[in-house]
Amino acid sequence: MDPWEHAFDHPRPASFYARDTLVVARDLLGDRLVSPSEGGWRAGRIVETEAYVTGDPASHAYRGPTPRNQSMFRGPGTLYVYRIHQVFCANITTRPGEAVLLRALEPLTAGLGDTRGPGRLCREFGLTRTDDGSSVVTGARCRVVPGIGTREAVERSPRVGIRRAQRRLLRFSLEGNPWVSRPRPGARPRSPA
DNA sequence: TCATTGATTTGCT
DNA sequence: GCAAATCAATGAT
Repeated sequence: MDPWEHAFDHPRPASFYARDTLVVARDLLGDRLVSPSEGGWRAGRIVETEAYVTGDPASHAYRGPTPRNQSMFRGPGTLYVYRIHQVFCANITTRPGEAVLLRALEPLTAGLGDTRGPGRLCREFGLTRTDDGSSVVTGARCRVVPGIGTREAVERSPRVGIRRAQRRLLRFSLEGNPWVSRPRPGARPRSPA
């Protein structure tokens, strides 16, 4: 049996997502996003996430349910896909009104393009508005399966690109992983000599 | 109905 | 380093 097919059939259960959002964001690191496609399986290792929680001014759900964010109020493991500028971003709903943004993957299958950054990640996995509301537990588009464990340390930092609540450390990434979308804020660019 | 804004990416300076 | 691209959700009028 194809190992990716086997993985796809053994996803994280809904109970995995029905926990504290910060814990889910952290625990998703090292897990794998797996998706069937015409050209074969697409899979990547999750290396960077962000948490969006209740009472968080940077969250799309801050002002309560709207037509756009309704997926954040559905069950745990629901995909919330929205458009920003000209790209899409994908989140996984945890508790009602809270979600984890998938920011970067380390490619695990051949043929995958650049998956550093939420927009590129969605592009490479073909995630668009039509995938909003689907499930990463039982859905056919993509699922999250457990990783094999991580040696890398988990690093917390401010979230990227937001205007409000910039001081909260709700971004989680695998320290030193080259597929993380941006270096830690405050880190010096390496000087040549 | 109108104006503003953004959980991004890209390209140019 | 900075601004443009580009569009729909959102809030104000």
